[in-house]
Amino acid sequence: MDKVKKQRLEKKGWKVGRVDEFLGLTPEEAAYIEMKLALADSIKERRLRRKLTQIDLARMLKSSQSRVAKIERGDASVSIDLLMRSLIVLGATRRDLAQVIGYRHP
Amino acid sequence: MDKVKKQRLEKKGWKVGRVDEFLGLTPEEAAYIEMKLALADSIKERRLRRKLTQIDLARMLKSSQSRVAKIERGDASVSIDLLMRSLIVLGATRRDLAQVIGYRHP
DNA sequence: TGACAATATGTCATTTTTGACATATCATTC
DNA sequence: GAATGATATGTCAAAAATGACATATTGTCA
Repeated sequence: MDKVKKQRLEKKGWKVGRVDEFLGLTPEEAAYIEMKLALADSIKERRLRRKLTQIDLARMLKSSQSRVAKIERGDASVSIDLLMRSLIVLGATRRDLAQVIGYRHP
Repeated sequence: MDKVKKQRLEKKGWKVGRVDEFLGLTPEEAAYIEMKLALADSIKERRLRRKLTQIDLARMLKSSQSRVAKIERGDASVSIDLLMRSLIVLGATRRDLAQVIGYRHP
């Protein structure tokens, strides 16, 4: 992983430590983070496709606009639980979830 | 869903309310719970296949035996995050996770 | 430009999840 | 049936996630 990607992650709150530690990211950690980012992207995609605002989605989730913003940016303070529930309220089926998780997004 | 299944869920800490409420479980709620149970089953399956004890897995997760027990029983106090991380440390790839999530388990 | 809608960021009190521990139950082997 | 190893249950303090709020930034359209 390059420096740019590292900074992107740090910006989002991921504690990736110093560079050497970062390079030491285990495949497990990487898989976990990448999965969350894939889920986040999918949520934004679905919301936009349905022409909903973040406030709309927040209402559907009984959450807040600010949290939806964090959800879609893949902020480290957002759990997979919330990401999954977000996709589900946006109409994603288990099959859809599997699609997002299983394959690297473009 | 039948009464037996309801009791199974309540036993695990799911607040499913009274029967009428329970029958009112939305497809979203059902999908969410079933997904967690599918993940839980898969974790146990993988652990046993590798002939690990719950204590072994707990060490791999930097967690405790009791939490692993709860993980595998699909206890409501266990997050999807922890279920996912468990599968990942057991060697599951994103593709494996997708498999588990996407299809109803036997 | 300015007004506006949408999205992003930062903070924080409350709620939920967590690891740890003690203890209980179950299964196997002697 | 005692001893042992594995798994289950209950509790709790600490940590993490959450919703809410204020405020900032970014469009975008007149």
